[in-house]
This record gives sequence, structure tokens and C-alpha cells, in this order.
Amino acid sequence: MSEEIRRQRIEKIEELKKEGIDIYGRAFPKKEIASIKEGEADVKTAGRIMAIRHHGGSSFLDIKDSTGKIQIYIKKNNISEEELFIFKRLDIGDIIGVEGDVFRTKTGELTILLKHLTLLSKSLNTLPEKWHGLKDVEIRFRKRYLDLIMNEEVREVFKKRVKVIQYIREFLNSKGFIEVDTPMMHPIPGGAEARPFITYHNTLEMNLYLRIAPELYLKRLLVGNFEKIYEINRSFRNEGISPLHNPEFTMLELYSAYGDCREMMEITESLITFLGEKINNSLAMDYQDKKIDLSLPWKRIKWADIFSEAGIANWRDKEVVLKKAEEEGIELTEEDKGNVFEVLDKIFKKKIQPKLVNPTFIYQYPVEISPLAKSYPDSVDMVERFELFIGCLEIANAYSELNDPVEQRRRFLDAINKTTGNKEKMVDEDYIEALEYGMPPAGGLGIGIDRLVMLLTNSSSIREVIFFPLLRPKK
RNA sequence: GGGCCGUUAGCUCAACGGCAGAGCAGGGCACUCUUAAUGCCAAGGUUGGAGGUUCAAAUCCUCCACGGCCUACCA
Repeated sequence: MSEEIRRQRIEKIEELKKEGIDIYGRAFPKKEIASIKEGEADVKTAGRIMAIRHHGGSSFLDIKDSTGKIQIYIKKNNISEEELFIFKRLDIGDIIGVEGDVFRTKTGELTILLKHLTLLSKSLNTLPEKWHGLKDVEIRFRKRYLDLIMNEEVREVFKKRVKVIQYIREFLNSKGFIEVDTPMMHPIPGGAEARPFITYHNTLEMNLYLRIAPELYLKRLLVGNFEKIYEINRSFRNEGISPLHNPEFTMLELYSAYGDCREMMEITESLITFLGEKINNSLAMDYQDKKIDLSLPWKRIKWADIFSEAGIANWRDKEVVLKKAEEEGIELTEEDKGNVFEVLDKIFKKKIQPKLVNPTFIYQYPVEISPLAKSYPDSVDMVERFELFIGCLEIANAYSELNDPVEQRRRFLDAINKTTGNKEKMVDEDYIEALEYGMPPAGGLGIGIDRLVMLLTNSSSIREVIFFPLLRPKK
């Protein structure tokens, strides 16, 4: 049948061509549909045909552009012969330009009485059904353009995504931060704990890695006397795909020279409450089946305290931690059991994270799991770092930046000795050399934009907030 | 990587061992204020793919592909 429809449509195109009609149109200055008012004369607008209702000598079309939808009323003896010829060959999905006077029908619908019709693009494929729309999740992701044409809620999500990023820029620019961009292809992957994508440069005859985080380059800029900087862009991690993970994702990273972790906490609070107000006009919001209140102040709790509340009085006591994991029915590999932080992380994800509905800062992390963060002055074991959870999602990660090159090298080597699986891990001597020239003390913050957008749009999957999430190619 | 579920017309869905169906979209006819327009007529299928069981398979079994959710990995 699709072949049949296609054939019929190609036939229409041939007929139109024979009459010398331009099937695919030219520039057409138009008014946005949403701004069209009753009583306006000779309005020119354009959009995609979403419905056609023939009613004898008159017909009604619904056309849609990026701002809205409007009805077009065609009286057959009101338009030229050529336009009538075009009109008879229109299909749902075609893009047309129209010109006419605006009025209301007796049922109250804002309508353009057509005077002139211009064909701007003929479609060969049928759009999904007008009433039920496009539901098939796979087609929605593979052919996102159809999803965007048919599902208004999906458009709204992506409009909000665009706004979130605009407002972040507005907010940070107003606070004196400047936006920079740093390499996405790194000779040595760093700045996070993840496996990278590998690519190859032919002329240089060397492997490059798609960045897993911009962190180490942004901090080179701190060395270079850029003091308040941020970058909003893609990072890439060669890991599993899930409702919370896409191989490429968008992060905000922000650095403030002469600041610290505490300053980052304040910025995070004011940025996210600003976004809540701007995007949803409210600090109260729903996420999935949860009610979230973004009102300040947000809860702050020490990393160690969250475990003692869960019944682990001393997280360094491996026996207690292992026993707790067992009680909670958490499956552990032999490798996990060798690393108390792995076990704690699993307990955290299973038992604690699902309870972090309202914004919660968890702070003061062990140095072992924070290789780029600065220790507390009175306790070298713990670092000035926080993670922020909202709606049970991890939204932000921040710390006072380690600017001691000797200590940094020691921690890098330490991490390499501990992990066996991550073969791409190397010490970025170039970064350490930069630190050796002197980096100011600084606060740094990372926010996962996709997850933040999920939260602000009440989306259950990261694929709902990324235009083209990665899928296995079909066929 | 493992488990569960799904895949039927362009789209949304029925049929659940016995002739593959409907609505929308598309084609034809009628109708000059309709809006899920309406009425009538005709058309549209390798039931994701390959095997198997059976007199008979969309339906039961096996394998494969793609997707979703959970889990694992990972921030």
C-alpha cells in the first residue's frame, strides 16, 4: 500500500510539473501562525497540512508551523484555475504558503479565507494517523521529525530543553562567567572515571579519545588566568545505555578561580531554583510519581552521616559494610568485595538514592573516590566535594579543585595501581605540568544537562530529552 | 552481558490453533461554515526474519534481528 500511495503521489507531482508548477517552492516570507489575529487582511503565512476536510464546493485545511495551527477555508470559485489545480492535488503532509483574510467561522475557529495558494513542498510519504498520532517508541526515536510533527508534548519537552540551556547561559553570563570551548578529542582521556571512545588521526598517526569530561582542559584555562569560565557541550562515555545513560551527553562544567566547593553549592542552588522558576514558573514540581519542592534551603548531609543513618556507624569498617550489603540482598562480585567503596556505592544506589526526592547535597567525600578534589585542611582523608540529588537523580557534582601538582600525580598513580580493567588510563603529565606553573585555588561544578532537563520536563528516560538518542541501526 | 515483555496494512489497534479484521490515512462519487466532518463504493497484508510441531500457525516451540523495561556495567 505504501508503494501504491507513493505511486499516486508521484503521479500528482508529474501532473503539477507538466503545468510548470514549482513543486518544492522558494523563499516565502510569512507571518508566524501564532501571531495571526482576527480581522487581518491579506495575511501571508505557511505551514504543513495536518488535515483536509472537503465539503462540496468548500474545503477546510489545518496547517501547522512551529508556533501553532490555523484553519484555512477554501471556496473553490474564489481562487484561480491554477491554484485550484494545485489544491486538488494537495495531500496531508504537504507544505503550503497561503494568503487571505482572517475571520472566525460560526463555530468560532480562527480561519484564513484563502485568496492565494503556493505549493512549497510536496510530501511522498503519509504522516502517522491524525487521532492516535505516533506512539511506537522505536519509530519516535528513529524518525524524531515525525515525533516532533505529530506529538505536541514532545515539542514542548525539546523547547524546554532549549530554554534550559539558554537560561543557564543567561544566568552564568550575568554572574561574570564566560563561555569557552575546549577540545573534544583528547590524546589522553581524563577528568572522570569512564571508558572512552577511541578514534584515529591519519596524518598524526595517533589514537585520540573522545573526551569523557572537559575538566582537565578547563583547569588548564584557570592556569592561563581565565578565572570564571564554563563550557556546555558534549562528553562521550563508552559504557552501557540505559534510561539514564546515553553514550553522548551534555554537561555543564563551571570553574571559579579563588572560589571553592561552598561557592559552588550556592551557585547550584541559585541556578537550579532560577531554572525552576523560568521553566515551570514554580519551585514545586512533579517528577514521575514524586512531589518535589525546590524551595531553599536544601538539605545538606555529610557522606559519612548518610551511611551511619543507614546503620553503618563506621564506613571504614569493611566487615560491617559487607554485612550490611548482605542484609540488603545486594549482589557482590569478588572484585566488589575487595573494594569497600564499590560496596558502599551499591548500598547507596539501592538503599539511599531512591529516598533522595527533595534536593539534597551530600558532601565531604573520601579522597579515594575523588582524585581531583582538594582535601580538608584538618583531614587529608576527606575532600571538599558534594553531589546533588533531586528526584532520586544525580544532578550535580562539585568540589574544591586540587591544585597541588605533586599530590595530583600521586593520586593519578594511585588510581592506576588500583584499577586493573581500565587500560586507557594514563597519567596526563601535560596537565600536571600545567599545575606546576600554579593554578589558583578554585571551585568547580559539573551538571548533567540531560538529567536536569528530564527533571524539569518530568521525563522518565534520557532518550526523551535527546533529539536523536543512539540506537542500533535498523536493517 | 542476563531476565521479562513487545513486533499484525503507511499509522493506531483487533483476531490468541480453524477463511487476517476495523478505524484513520490513501483512491472514486456526493455535499459551499467543516473541524476525529458525514454518507456510499472500491482497494490495501511475505502477521519482524529463518526453521520446527500440526490435517491446519499471526496464534505453540527453537533460533535470529530490532525495541522497551528491569538488572549488570557506568556517574
